Amino acid sequence: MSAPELPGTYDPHAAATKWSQAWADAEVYTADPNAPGEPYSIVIPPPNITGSLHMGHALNNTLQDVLIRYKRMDGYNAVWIPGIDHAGIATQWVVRRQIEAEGLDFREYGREAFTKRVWEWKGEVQDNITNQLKRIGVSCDWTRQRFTLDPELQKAVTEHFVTLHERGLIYRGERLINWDPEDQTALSDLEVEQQENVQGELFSFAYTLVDGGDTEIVVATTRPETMLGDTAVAVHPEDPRYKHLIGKFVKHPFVERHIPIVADAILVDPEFGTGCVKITPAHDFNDFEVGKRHNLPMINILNKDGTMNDVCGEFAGMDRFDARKAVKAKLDELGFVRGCDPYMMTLPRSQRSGAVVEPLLSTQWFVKMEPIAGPALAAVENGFTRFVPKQWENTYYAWLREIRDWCISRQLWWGHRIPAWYDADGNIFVARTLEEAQAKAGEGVALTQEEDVLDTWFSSALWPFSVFGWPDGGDDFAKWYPTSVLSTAFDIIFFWVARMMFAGLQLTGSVPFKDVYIHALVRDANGDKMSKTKGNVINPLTTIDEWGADAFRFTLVSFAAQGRDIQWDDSRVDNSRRFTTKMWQALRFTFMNGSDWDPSLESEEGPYERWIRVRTGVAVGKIRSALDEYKFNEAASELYHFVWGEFCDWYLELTKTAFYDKAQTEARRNGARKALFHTFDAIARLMHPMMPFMSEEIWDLLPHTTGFVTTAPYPKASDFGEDPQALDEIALIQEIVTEIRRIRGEMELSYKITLPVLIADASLREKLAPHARAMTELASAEIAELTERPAGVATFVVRGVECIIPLDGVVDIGEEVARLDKALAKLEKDVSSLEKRLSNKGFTDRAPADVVDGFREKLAAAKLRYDTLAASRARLAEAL
RNA sequence: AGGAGUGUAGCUCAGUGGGAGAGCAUCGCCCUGACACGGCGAGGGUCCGCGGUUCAAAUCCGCGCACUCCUACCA
Repeated sequence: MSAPELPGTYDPHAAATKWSQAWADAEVYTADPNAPGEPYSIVIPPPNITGSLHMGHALNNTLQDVLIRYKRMDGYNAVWIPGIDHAGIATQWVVRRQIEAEGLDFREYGREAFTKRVWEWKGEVQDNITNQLKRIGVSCDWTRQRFTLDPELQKAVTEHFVTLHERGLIYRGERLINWDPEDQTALSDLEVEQQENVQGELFSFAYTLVDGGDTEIVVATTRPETMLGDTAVAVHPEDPRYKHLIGKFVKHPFVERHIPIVADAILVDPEFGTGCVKITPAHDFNDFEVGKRHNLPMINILNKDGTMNDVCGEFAGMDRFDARKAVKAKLDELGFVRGCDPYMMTLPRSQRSGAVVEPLLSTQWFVKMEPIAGPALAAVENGFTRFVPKQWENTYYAWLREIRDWCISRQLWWGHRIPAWYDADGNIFVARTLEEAQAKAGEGVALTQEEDVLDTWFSSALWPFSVFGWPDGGDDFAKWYPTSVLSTAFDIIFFWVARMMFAGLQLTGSVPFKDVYIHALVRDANGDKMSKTKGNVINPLTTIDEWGADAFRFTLVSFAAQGRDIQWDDSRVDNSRRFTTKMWQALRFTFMNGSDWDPSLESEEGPYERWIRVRTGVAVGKIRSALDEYKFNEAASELYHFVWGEFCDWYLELTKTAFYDKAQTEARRNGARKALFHTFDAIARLMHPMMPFMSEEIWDLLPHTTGFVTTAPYPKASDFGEDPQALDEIALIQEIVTEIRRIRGEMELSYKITLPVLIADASLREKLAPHARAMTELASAEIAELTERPAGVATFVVRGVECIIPLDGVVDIGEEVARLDKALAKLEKDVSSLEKRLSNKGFTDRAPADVVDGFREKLAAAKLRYDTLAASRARLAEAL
């Protein structure tokens, strides 16, 4: 072959463009359910169509890509389904803000025009997200891309709803729900976030008894306006202060209403405040329960937009926060105020709009959770689905064990319309289609469809099977469901993972995935969570532009240790880039010395070649087992240390003994060339899941490879054989070279001076004899027989044998004595600690024999080394 | 209130029972024919604290301290 002119550095951007296109053209990631191989499937956690991808997405998708590329190369029939989520409430909020920014009124804009506009927005965002994913280098099967509002997926959602309804697991009812007055929709419990440590106030006022003269009962609240909906005052049944008042009534100061004093031991803590609690059943979750226990009227005081409604008399029409002030003023005016204290509280806010959420009595659709939570719990308990890292199981369990019914209806315009129809009398017909509903209602009955849409997660829950064609089935579904692993962030274990489990078990009878890998949170360089409001978000594309996709991915993979957050650090990316540069330089070296190589040339495999071959096999084994256990960082670390620490630092240097020694045969040189190319072959495959573009570029350049590395088999440790003798032989070279280098470093001896290394021991000299050239290349040293001991020498010990370097006139003998003293002090400590350990009878009796033997050997070696160096030091000291 | 995680070199982090590791930073020497985005060496740590189990603890157990986070409650 002709020598390729390798540029001085690797160009990650050119490679990314080139290979993305080549892979797309060759359709290498288009899966075929009928192709051979065990199934391996991943569904992407569909990003919301609310904007662009952040670092968490980049991490998650890189890790999924590592897995899918690894398995694809390893012979599995692998598919990775990409797609996006319509993200009902989040998207509606984003697009609504756009409309309002144009000075338009959202409600007047209208549902139809709005929906049309969101579809346009969806197109834009989808392109953006797809582009970002491609820049990261993901190997999704784009022909199978899905969107949660695709017709097939709508069908799945309808089937989900109808099936659960038929099983009595979905019902419609009036309950207290979380209401977002800004978005004017119901929310599930999970969509409400608690804002902690809000400085509020605890406001106290008095209710006077109807027939008690001026007897009063003092209650306190953080939401004074809710007193307009009070229908009771509760006290503890055993509280001596109020026991006699139970059953009596107090007078509402503003509205013509008499309010009973009830006894409730569950709610009331007599120690807290006055021991009296105002009860607003329609606007407080605890009060709602009290109301049910005591049959209290439930008075709704709020309009949907958060203003006070008609029952509030003079306060009607006011916003709730204005009404709060007005109610306080009025109570003050009437002389009922009994105090106002600062109070730290938590405030429930809508996850999306940020509005303060109000508990509101409302008719909504619910999923009955208790019957479906059980199987989902059992599936993990019994190991059908496994969490990695395992501790996340607890999070999953804890939530499921205290599950409450799930409010799934949303008063939004963007989402899956609920498949329920009403006739004029309000009868409900749940059906897959209008026709089916009509058939149920009877011919000629006028039906109107439910206006509400479903909670987005009600559809996302189907993702692992709806993307494969459920409920219609088909080859994809048969081949790839259930999926192999779901990779996601811990914060959506409840929202999504648990709900996919419910849905999978209910609808397909199977868990949706075998493993759930929970990845880390990416924080900024200061350890803070990245967020738009803080402005510390790092755009993955900016990072890729700066460092290249391969280095970016390698960094994420290196960071991905289980059970720990990632604190972003640019220096780590820089290090990854240096790693790619290092590999590139090694490749250049290979071509400089091996461009004429041809696989058919006769070649001889020497000990260095055998060594790197076996070491490659060891690295392969470690990287494979790391990937198998989702220990991504270990896989990256092994690759790094093998490539840099063994291949570049040692093997490359050793090949110089073939290339730069004119006495060597061509067969020997070809052996080195072959080993270089074949090691690069293995490296390209090993690194491919982590660094797809660079590995493909390397693969393409290698003279003996064909096709794409992305479809080449992943290396197996067994392909590289074993050779303990070569390992030992090279280990000896490494030991002696390191010793010589240390002395050179400490004595500041230039490499331009060849150092004689004198050894009396014939056996060691014999072992080193074949490696004379290696001594020159690696240590600039020459081994010779020690016949006469010079006066000034530096001494070191290899395998218990004394080696000396004559330093007469080069270095001050005092310096060497000092150096030896330091070494001896260290050895002395070693020896005494080892002796102490071995003299402990408990240790020698109880520890495993191989461990004890290991320490005995260490002690013997340390002693020998000590004695040898001590003798040498003594001789030197005499010469001083 | 309950639960989880974290605490190891100046910094960012590996390391789940057998003499403490990597990268960056620091300090020497070296632009040696792949690479100065590099090479060769060096220094640097009561592994948060205290107890316990064990022949042996960074690692297992208990208590405590500090920082994160999750869930629940909050008249």
